[in-house]
Amino acid sequence: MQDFEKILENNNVKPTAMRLLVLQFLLNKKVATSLTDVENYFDKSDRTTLYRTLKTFVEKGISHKIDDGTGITKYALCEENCHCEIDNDLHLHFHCTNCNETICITDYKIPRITLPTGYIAENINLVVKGICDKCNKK
Amino acid sequence: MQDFEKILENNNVKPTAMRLLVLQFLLNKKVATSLTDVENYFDKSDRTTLYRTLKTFVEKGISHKIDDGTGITKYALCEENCHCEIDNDLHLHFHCTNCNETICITDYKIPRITLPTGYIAENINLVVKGICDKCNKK
DNA sequence: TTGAAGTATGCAACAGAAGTGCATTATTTT
DNA sequence: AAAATAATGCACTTCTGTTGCATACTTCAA
Ligand SMILES: [Mn+2]
Ligand SMILES: [Mn+2]
Ligand SMILES: [Zn+2]
Ligand SMILES: [Zn+2]
Repeated sequence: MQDFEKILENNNVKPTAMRLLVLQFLLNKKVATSLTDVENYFDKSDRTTLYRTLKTFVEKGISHKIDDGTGITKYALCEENCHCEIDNDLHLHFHCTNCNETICITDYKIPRITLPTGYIAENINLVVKGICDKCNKK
Repeated sequence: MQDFEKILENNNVKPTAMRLLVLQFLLNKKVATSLTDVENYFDKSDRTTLYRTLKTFVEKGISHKIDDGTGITKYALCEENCHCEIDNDLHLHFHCTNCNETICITDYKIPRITLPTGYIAENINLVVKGICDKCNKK
């Protein structure tokens, strides 16, 4: 059994052909991926299936959903041992306004946020927009 | 001349009837407001006009655009002396998953963000999701 | 004062993404 | 093999954001 087949089974997702392909695609990609990205890559397959595949991945903790402020939802595989928990797993996302790519900056965790009394934080989304290192070099 | 008429003129926006009404509406609201919110309030007026009014307000620095992760763009008036600058003016936004409202937490600025070498930050969007103080009390 | 230019508004239409319903197909279980 | 369960594919809808264009309103110079 392949590595990525295990990933699915460990997360209680049945490893269908399409799911394996999508997982592999996400694994190879270094940047966050939109439904349209996936759709364009697998032009034979149906948008709804891909949509539901990504949705399942998020629900089962295989990947996380990213709102980078472009209005287009992105997806990226979770790190090893990620539970998308507010104190340990949340990382910031960088969106490059030049190459239009969105990257998980997993090495830099989100700093501790202070809130006014009475507010309870359940989730934090931090997106930095600017120029990425690749575009910066050019 | 009214206060809000001055706000418009100070920002080089001609104070038309509709713009004054929208500005007043935003001033009275304590929470971030979507185009649809405005549209529902002024049900006589046209969606496009309101859309362009809000757009103009953002372009001229009267209000700022908020992406709270709901997929619906929100708007809120800028504070006095705000220039939406990355180091001074950016504040975090809180989205309550209970009452569904988004609030500017202007008293708590966004902490300093560290990025990997080569990345240039131009803008930062920080949204905390959870339970707001009002909903917490109930 | 009048006409031209510039600006704002209103209506219609479009684009793109997200999401739903339902029939069909595939897989698993009995 | 039949029944139950789950995944897929197609069509369609909803919603937000956006643009094009014709009309109305302002401004300003001749
Ligand atoms: Mn990420
Ligand atoms: Mn704000
Ligand atoms: Zn880039
Ligand atoms: Zn609330």
